[in-house]
Amino acid sequence: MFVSTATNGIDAKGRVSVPAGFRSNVSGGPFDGIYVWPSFDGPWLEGGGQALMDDYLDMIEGMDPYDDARQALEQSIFGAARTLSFDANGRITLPKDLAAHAGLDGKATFVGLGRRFEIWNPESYEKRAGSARAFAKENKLKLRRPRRVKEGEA
Amino acid sequence: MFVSTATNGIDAKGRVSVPAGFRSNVSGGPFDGIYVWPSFDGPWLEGGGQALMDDYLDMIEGMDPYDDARQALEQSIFGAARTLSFDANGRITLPKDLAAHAGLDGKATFVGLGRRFEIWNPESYEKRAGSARAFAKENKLKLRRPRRVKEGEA
DNA sequence: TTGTTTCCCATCAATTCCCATGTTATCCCA
DNA sequence: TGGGATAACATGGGAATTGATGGGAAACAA
Repeated sequence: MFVSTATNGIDAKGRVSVPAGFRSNVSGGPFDGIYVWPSFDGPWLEGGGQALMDDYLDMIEGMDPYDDARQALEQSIFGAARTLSFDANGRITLPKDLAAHAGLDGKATFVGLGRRFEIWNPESYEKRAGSARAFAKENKLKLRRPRRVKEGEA
Repeated sequence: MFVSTATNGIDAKGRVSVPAGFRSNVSGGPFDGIYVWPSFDGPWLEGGGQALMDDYLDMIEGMDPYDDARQALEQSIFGAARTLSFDANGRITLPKDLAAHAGLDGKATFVGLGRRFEIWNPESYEKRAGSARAFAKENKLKLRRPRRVKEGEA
């Protein structure tokens, strides 16, 4: 799973190293790289590996073909996503439009969120992370253990 | 399960031995190590094995995707967590920012709490352990055996 | 050509790996 | 049950590897 946060530099060619932990998380897939698309919630990027895209595909295929939400998801995720493959040193080249959407300039912060990750402008992320911590503290009780029924545990 | 308390030294490289009982508790997972992140309740660290993180992932994925609390919890747990793998002698290397959050300097106290554990500055832990015992004494009547979830009842 | 993208190689720091050692707990046997 | 042997655990330091980054050359497109 994608965990932890790391900030790496974007060089003059638009290249940025993907954190090693993220890379190992997607290794073994059909291509050596990640999927990235602009968040439709705000100025940052969303990303994941093949497994995440497969899951989204399953979700979407389970929806009604003419569901508005389905078409929005199809267009916003599959339509907007790019496949960014790693170079020999584990870097991707960020397309300019993606960098512009997230306001990336010189540095990029990768934030692991379990099954997916986000890419932020470091300053923007700092602001958000600070308030997120306080908010998480107030809302930690919303974390409810799913009632998982184990085999034989009747 | 993580039980008992142990204090180990942190060397100049930031390495600290994880208590043997904790290590055996996470052995057999997909990677040989633990997840550690700063508590958002105070100056100590929280940790656990792969099973704990899987549970958190289930809990969080069970929340509404646009719940603000979900996003805050995602960032504060997965975004802040590190995967710390054991070296050949069962040690982890504590990143500086984590050590700073918990005020760790030279020694670290591992406190087993069942499914997860905490890492404390030894002096801070001593202070808290005293008040925790008093609190437990006052609240011992709250300890109730949980009802087991039966097959099909979930 | 001209600009862009991809590939390859070099560098430096940080991290991990490996080996050595002290110390404590456990085991075995007389 | 005492005592020695053995194994497990914690710790320290040096060497080797990995990770992030920068720049140039080659391939490609306009």
